[in-house]
Amino acid sequence: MKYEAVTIKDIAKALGLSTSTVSRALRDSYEISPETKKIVIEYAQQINYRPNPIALSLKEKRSRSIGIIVCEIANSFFSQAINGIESIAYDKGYNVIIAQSHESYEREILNLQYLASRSIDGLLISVSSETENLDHLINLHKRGFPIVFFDRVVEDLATHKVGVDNYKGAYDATTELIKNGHQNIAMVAGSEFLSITKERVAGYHQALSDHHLPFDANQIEYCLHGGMLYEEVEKALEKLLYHNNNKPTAVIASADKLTTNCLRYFKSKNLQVPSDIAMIGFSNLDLTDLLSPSLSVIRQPAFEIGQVAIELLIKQIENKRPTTEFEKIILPPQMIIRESSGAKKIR
Amino acid sequence: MKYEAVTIKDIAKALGLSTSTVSRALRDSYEISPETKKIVIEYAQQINYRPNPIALSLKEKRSRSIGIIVCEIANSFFSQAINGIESIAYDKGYNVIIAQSHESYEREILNLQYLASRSIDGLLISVSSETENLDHLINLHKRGFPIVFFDRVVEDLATHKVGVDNYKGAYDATTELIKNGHQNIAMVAGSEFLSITKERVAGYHQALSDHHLPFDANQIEYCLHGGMLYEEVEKALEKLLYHNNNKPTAVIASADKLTTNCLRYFKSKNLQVPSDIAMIGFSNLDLTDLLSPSLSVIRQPAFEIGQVAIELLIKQIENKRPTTEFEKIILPPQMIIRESSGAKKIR
DNA sequence: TTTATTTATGCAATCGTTCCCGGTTTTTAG
DNA sequence: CTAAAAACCGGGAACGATTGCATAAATAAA
Repeated sequence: MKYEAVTIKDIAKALGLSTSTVSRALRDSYEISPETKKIVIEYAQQINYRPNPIALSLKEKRSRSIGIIVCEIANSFFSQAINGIESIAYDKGYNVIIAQSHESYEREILNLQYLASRSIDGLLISVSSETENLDHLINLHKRGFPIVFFDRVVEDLATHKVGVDNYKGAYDATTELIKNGHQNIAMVAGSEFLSITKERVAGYHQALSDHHLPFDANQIEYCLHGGMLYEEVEKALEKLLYHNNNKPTAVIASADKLTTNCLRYFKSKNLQVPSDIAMIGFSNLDLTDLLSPSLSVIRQPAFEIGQVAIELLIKQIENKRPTTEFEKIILPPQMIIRESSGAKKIR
Repeated sequence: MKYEAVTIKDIAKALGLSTSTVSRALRDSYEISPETKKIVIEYAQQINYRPNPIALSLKEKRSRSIGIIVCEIANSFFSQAINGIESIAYDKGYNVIIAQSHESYEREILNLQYLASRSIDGLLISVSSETENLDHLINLHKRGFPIVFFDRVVEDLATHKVGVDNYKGAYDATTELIKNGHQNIAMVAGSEFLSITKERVAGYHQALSDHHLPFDANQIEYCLHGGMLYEEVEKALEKLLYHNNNKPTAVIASADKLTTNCLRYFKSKNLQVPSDIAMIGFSNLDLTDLLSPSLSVIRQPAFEIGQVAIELLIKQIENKRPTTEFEKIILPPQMIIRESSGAKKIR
């Protein structure tokens, strides 16, 4: 189906003017007489003229669209972050093209190629949990292509980065569990490749140490797919709970999907939370208050992260000179204490 | 920042050929000798040439991007549907531009204008709950612009439509509650403007009638914002439970957000589900099994709806002749019976 | 009256790609 | 050996909009 739009030529022809005159009249140039302007603008309005953004893009060598790569949009953290991104992008006349990696390195590369071929002006990315090699991003970055990392940032690349204080989030969560009497606290962590995982593990570690509790590497299980697969989480918990010398009384889940899959496992094993096993999870679901027991969570300011990230990106895109100073913005996480992190069973 | 891409001209200049020859060589035209082709293609590969989609769009008068308007992407049904849309769109070389109406008629119109100005080739839309007047869509449609409705379809427009059998979903839910001994069943419905609401109410109505139960209009409360605002749901439930001659023992919530906000209300009032009040909700959350009691739901095949919708849209876009025959595809909902829809309290 | 200046408009190039229309050379057929 | 037919390649217009430059007319200054 053809959907013919009216162009500046149509206006020019209808009014017996040249296209340049029409163009200038519409852009309110001083070179055009008020009368001509009036005629052109009124006629344009009448036939509902809209400038063709594609023609403009070709001329200006920019598409006014930016790419987003996340693992999954059906994930509360990312959908909230995208909300934040969108809210700003629309205001500034950019549109966003969203691509999902589904936590696969291969698909991340495919997405990147696709987005690049769609001539985006910049990229917002939260890398997949499988991503270890960064050549695909480094290549673009070296050629001056604007990239901003959010949430899952990457240290080896000098770009803007926006994230949350993962160390503090995990530290606070661990401390809370310790305060409630837990001495054996396990962690179900995300992919080892991700810096956020490392930071969360470090926070957990430090909290234990600050409270004079021993750190046991066997109390941590990493999940490469970040909890996308239930089996992965199941395996991790089996190991932590049943193939472990000191069985934990509390668990920290370090990502949204990990959190829900931990709960799913506990339910399947008929383990009571928090009496059999207490837990705090990183989660941005807005349903955690409805669970029984209600879930204690570390919540990330997803919407704000998205907003800050897109603002940095647009600033960089619209900068005349190449950006040399990059910012790293760390937002505070929020701890919401509910029932699930309570005291352990009294024997 | 400038990010200079290599063009067909660069290749032509480097190889001492004309742009037309290079273009043809790359498109494997019969007019070009195998040797020339080989040289061009190899050189193009070497310098990593990518055709500029914007220039192509300008030439071909199509952008290979389609618009999506939904109320909210942070809604499991819609994020799953978008997943389905994306999975197909990417394969066929289209990208999607997502806009959110946040259930506001005004924003829906703004979004539409924005998308239209970004020269999309077609539109996938699930109208906002406030949308009563359809002029903005009718205008586009009359000019031959491809539009496909999904989920929240609109009857007064002859286009492709993809949705779920809402009537059956509500009928089944109601029947299940009746079978469990409930005689007073209320419904917390979405916006009265939406056809899906009407269909769900009709299914509910018919199920009552088929089981010789009286229909009482006071047992239905409509929520204009589809549950986006907690207060709206709170008010509806107050009315149903405390300002009603025959207090219901069960509730059907007819949308995702309504379902969760009903649960939130019951929790705040310390009402036990299902003993004080039973419930079944329309929901696509993949967490409903974890609630206590686990939630009985009517689940929509969101991913498939998205897939079917985008396939119809692309078919229409790529059709040479204007489409005259429009399809209406109705997928079956899935009822998952868990604990929340159980029997009422025995006095 | 003549020249300089302002005012208003048109021409043409540009962005990257495709494709119609020629043109030249080589091959094939008669 | 000549004419027709392939085979191969380049020039240039087109897509829609912007913009530097040229140009024309009208006005102001000398």
